[in-house]
Amino acid sequence: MEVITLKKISEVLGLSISTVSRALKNHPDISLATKKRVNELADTLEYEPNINAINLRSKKNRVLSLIVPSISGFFYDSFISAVEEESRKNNYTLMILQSSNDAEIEKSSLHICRQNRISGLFVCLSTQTTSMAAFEKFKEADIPLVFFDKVPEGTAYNKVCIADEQAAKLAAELLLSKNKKNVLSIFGNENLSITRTRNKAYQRIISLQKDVVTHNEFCNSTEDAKKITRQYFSKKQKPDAVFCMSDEILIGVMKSLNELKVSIPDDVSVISLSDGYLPKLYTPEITYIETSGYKLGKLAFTKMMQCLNGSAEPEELYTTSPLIKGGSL
Amino acid sequence: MEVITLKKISEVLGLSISTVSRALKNHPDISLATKKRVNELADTLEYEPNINAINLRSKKNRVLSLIVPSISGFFYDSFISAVEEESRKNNYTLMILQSSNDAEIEKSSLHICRQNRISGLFVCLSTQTTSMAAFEKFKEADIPLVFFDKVPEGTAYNKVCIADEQAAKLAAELLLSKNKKNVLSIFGNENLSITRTRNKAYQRIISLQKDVVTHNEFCNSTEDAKKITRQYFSKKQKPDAVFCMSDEILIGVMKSLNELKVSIPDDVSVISLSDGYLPKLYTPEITYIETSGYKLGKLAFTKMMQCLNGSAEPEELYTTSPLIKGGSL
DNA sequence: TTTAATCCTGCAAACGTTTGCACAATTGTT
DNA sequence: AACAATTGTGCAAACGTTTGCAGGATTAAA
Repeated sequence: MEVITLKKISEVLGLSISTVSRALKNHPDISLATKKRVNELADTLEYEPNINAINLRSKKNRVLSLIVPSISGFFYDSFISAVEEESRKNNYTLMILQSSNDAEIEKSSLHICRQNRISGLFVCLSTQTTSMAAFEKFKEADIPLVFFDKVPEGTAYNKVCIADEQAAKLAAELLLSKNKKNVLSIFGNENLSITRTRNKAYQRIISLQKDVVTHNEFCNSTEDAKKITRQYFSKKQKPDAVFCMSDEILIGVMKSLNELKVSIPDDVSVISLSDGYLPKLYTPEITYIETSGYKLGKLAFTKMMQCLNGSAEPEELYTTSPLIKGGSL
Repeated sequence: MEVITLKKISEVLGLSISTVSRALKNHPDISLATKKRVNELADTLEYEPNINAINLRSKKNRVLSLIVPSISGFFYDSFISAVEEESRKNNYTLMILQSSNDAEIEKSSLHICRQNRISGLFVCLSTQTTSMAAFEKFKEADIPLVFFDKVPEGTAYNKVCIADEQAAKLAAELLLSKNKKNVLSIFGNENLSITRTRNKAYQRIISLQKDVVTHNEFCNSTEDAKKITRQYFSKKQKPDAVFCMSDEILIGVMKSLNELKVSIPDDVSVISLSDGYLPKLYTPEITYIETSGYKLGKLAFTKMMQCLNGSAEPEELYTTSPLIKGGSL
């Protein structure tokens, strides 16, 4: 199939390339009659401007990139879904790259981004990332960076985050208001800032009530969470509530509780922070504080657009996390 | 930050642009000494070739596109994950577009693909797609098309599919071998070819055993599946096994069974076709026939590469679906 | 010393757009 | 009738590569 270019159209019509170009862009210099002729021919020939030529000429590239540990998973896929939607609506192409939580792959993905001369970049840091040097290059080149979920420390970057503090606080308040006295609280990897933030906010509230016993545990996997839960529920003095910092932990907790035939909410209450998909699978549905990837994606995109249209100072933005009532509390 | 081009390097070194270009490509015409000088400068200056210029010159574009109803969900996200991995390894950029099961959006996504002059396209048809006309254009332009999951009828296209027949057959055989006599079998939307295939293969096997009662049901949502299950398990004569065609259905079935406190596997056996994530959440874990999106993604990519390297006739490929034993049967 | 072969390097065109500038043709003003 | 203003169009350069071809410099063969 022959490719249609401005040149081809100009030859057919006996016009110059520049006239055709201007006619298609509705330039005031061109007469109405000519515009009409050009547009009609372009339509029937199904002319599509060559995006590479345009990019080369304009030194721009309507491509955004998104680097994420993994596409699959409850949180990231909905985040990506939101960003894709917005990118498409705003006429940007989205390039998604997985880092597999590997600092090397992350680095080479950044290289791919530079090669592609992208216009903006969304990043969820890999758990192995230690240096921000590679990201500095983008800042120097004035390519907007928006970090999400796993974000760097400090105030040098744009970040959009789940309102970890607010969400954890809300969960703690809820547990207190329900008069729970012996709470097992399971958090993720202690080194992640997200864990620290959630843990700190949660502790501050829950420790207000002096007569509440809380057992703080940290873990690295669903399997860990499962083991911890089994341990606590094999004891004489069983917890009357379990708090889960994430979906990953919730799965492990539920596994153990079901295996031990602990009844929810009769024997124990369960509350989790979650994207929302998982809690609805259980019976009764788990009460959770929503940490929506989709919402966060929309927020991230808004920030990106601000940056692209002449940005302001780096800032840290938060989504809000509402309580979604299930039957587990 | 100044952008480095061949021209810049050539000026610094007092060489011509073409010599620099050839030196970087290790062209035999260029002397070793010159190559060394050029490469060293290019390294220190962190030269990156302008991909738009290359694409324009070569009239090629190492971009693959993937159109899918939704990024999130157990099946698609793992498919995409596999395709992204392979694309990256093979130096292709992947552009992902969501159709939201809307024929109009699908069409405009195809338009975006044409605009971007992509090299190849993976498609999972939207449920609303009626005409294949827009796809024909790609065939005419010699742009490889690989359909997956929801594929068009006929033999005109490349398709990679879950081995629906084999998987459904395997499930049926398993139920028979376990001596189940009263089986509730829930399938998805009756109009989808995937449903018809699975249903047909399943029926053929299960009907071999004359004394087995099977209740065939079709449904459109998790909610439907839940209702159907509730209905059957409110009867006197309860099924001794439930077969679920998909994750979506499994969720509904499990909801009802749990609510009715039907015990698995004591009161009833459950078997599903699944991507594998969901079955492991339940206690006991659900026995399933694996329909892996990840595997399918790898297969799709392999086919795409074949097409890109001078293709053969369109063909239909299948993954295999192994049985993964849980405790539900 | 001439001629041929070998080795390097550079010129220039091409890919498809966009856009500043020039200019021809038309119209309007004295 | 001469000149200015307006209108519509085209020329040519630029974006950053790649590559066929030509040609200069060096070395080897006659």
